[in-house]
Parts: sequence; structure tokens; C-alpha cells
Amino acid sequence: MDTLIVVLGPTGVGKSDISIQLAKHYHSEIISADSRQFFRELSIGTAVPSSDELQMVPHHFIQNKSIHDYYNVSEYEAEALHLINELFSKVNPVILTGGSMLYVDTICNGIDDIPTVDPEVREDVIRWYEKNGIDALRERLLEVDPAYYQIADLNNPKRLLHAVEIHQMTGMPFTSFRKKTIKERPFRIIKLGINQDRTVLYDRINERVLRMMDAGLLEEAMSVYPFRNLNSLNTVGYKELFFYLDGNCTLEEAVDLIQRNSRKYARKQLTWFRRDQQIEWFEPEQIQEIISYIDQKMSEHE
RNA sequence: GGUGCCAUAGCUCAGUUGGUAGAGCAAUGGACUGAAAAUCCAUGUGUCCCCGGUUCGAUUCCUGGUGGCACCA
Repeated sequence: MDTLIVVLGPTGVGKSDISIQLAKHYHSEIISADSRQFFRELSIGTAVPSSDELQMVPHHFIQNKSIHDYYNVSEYEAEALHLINELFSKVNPVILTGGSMLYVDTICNGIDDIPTVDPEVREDVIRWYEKNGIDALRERLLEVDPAYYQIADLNNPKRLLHAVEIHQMTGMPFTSFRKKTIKERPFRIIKLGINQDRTVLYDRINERVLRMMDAGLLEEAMSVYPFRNLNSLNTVGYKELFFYLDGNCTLEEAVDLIQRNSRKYARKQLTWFRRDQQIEWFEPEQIQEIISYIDQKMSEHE
């Protein structure tokens, strides 16, 4: 039976390492589910695997896009699923690894078919919101999609904006597209969570940020500084350095902030993963246990 | 050695005209369907440095101690 092994866990825990070991062991290939490693202009701050590592095992969805490209989870779902099926013709299992919760979830459970919003519509709705404020946005949502108004996070402008822009573009309420149906996949999914003691993880994250700075993160940030308003650059490790380059804080403060925001990101990832009962958790050094777990799972109802 | 100031949450500090205390940051929990490393929500009990005194009651006032800082020798 075709099997997708999903390696997930907080940033900095060592997912790449484990994925590479697994890929070597199973003669497999790695698909990244990391929403910032897609961008070829970013490498130090997104901790993409080293060129040595990339040569050891074939990787996919690493630096295959530009920061200037529009990209979203749905496109990723289509492209990644296509590739997964292609890979199954030559390797099994296939390994999916990455910390972007929504992206991982989309591969495992699918995402509803919601129209992509035209850039003009998006611009228009954002301008309207900036002019009229969040109260008006709520009222507008209540008018065009009362069902969503009931369940939406009314403090979160992004949620409200999306529902409104979908309506403006299609004339249909957002909830008529948002079914939250779970798509059945034609392959088995084994979810491996990698985690470790929080203080050890935080130390690792803090050190990794310092190593990124030594490796030239500031120079990398400067090279994309002209485009700092792009969504793809609203990213930990870059936004803080832009803040420094704008003259709003010292470099030391910016590095501090990167460390703190990385820790917060790790915590947020753990919050998301915690509720997923299908995940089997391991420590980073338990590679042997992980392999036996996979073998055991793969031998079940062949 | 003398004098003065300070000691309160993990950190920086506020405050209680005497009725056992609260901000920022850190930390923690949660939400999440095309911007997701994004965005949004929630959570503050701590020997108020120690011993003693005054008081119905002391973290607050007083004596002494300990530690830190500053100035004078």
C-alpha cells in the first residue's frame, strides 16, 4: 500500500535531519511542506537544507518559487498531490516534512474548493476596510454572509476580509464554499511528531538564530529589503531585520526579537499539532524507534 | 570605615496616606480552509530581602541585620 510518512514538529527540532535519515533508509524522496522554504531568494533565514543534504536525497518544493509569485495552499495541494502520486510509481514510502501546519493539513485532509480572489478585488476590499474600519467590515459581513458572521472570529480582520472579498467576487457567501469536507486520500498516512524538552528546544532555536546571523542573514535580508512589503517577506527572521534597517531598533534588539518570535512560532506549531490524535510522538534521537514504528504500521493490513 | 539611596512576579519597575499588590516584557494555553513563519483571542499568589518592635492589623512606619548602588574618607 502506498504510504506517505509525514514528519512534523516545531521549528528547530531537527525534522530535516530525521527526514533525510528516513529517506536514505527507505531510498525515498522528500517533499517539503514549509511555506517559506518555497522561495528561492530566501535560504539562510528559512533554514533550507544545505547543498550537501540536498544532494544526499532528492528534495521537492524547496526554493521552487519566487518571493514575487502569488502562491497559496490550494495550489500547493494540487501540485504536491500530483507529485506524490508520481513518486509512488517508483518509491514507497514517500516522505513529507515541514512545519507549516495548514500546508501539512491540506495534504492530509484536503481543502475546500474556494475561488481564488483576483488581486484587484483584494486590493479594493482592503482599501474599503482601511477607509471604513473593522465595525463596518463586520456589518458588511453580517449582511452578505450571516452564517459565517455567527462563527467567525470577529476580531480577526483577515478572516472577515476573506469572506467579504469572496462575496464581492462571486456574489455568493463564503460559507457556500467552505464545507470543511475531509478528502479521502488514496494512500496511507503515518504522522510522526518530533518534539523535545521545551527548554532544550528554545536553546536550540536561540543558537540557530545566532548561527544564521553568522552565516549572513543580515546580508540576505538586505538583498530583499526593497521588496519588504511582499507577503512572502512577512516572515520571522526578515521582518525584524527590516525593522532594524528602517532604523527602528538596534541590531542586537532585532536578533533578540527573531529569537523570541521563533520561539513563539514553535509554541504555536505545538498548539496546532497537539489536537491531532493521529500523531505518534518521538524525541529527535529516537530514529531507530521511528523506523520500527513505521515498519510496524506499514505491515498492517497490506 | 562614614553617609545616603535601593531591595515587590523569571526580568525591568509601579504601588499600597497601614487593611497582604499590578503594568510592560518574558512565559503559558487556545483558535485557525487560498496572506498561515500570517492573523486573532485568553491567562498575573508573588515568603512584597531577613529578625524584632509599634499596631486590632505591617509589604507599607520604626530599630537592627544582610545584599546592591552612589558619594565621602
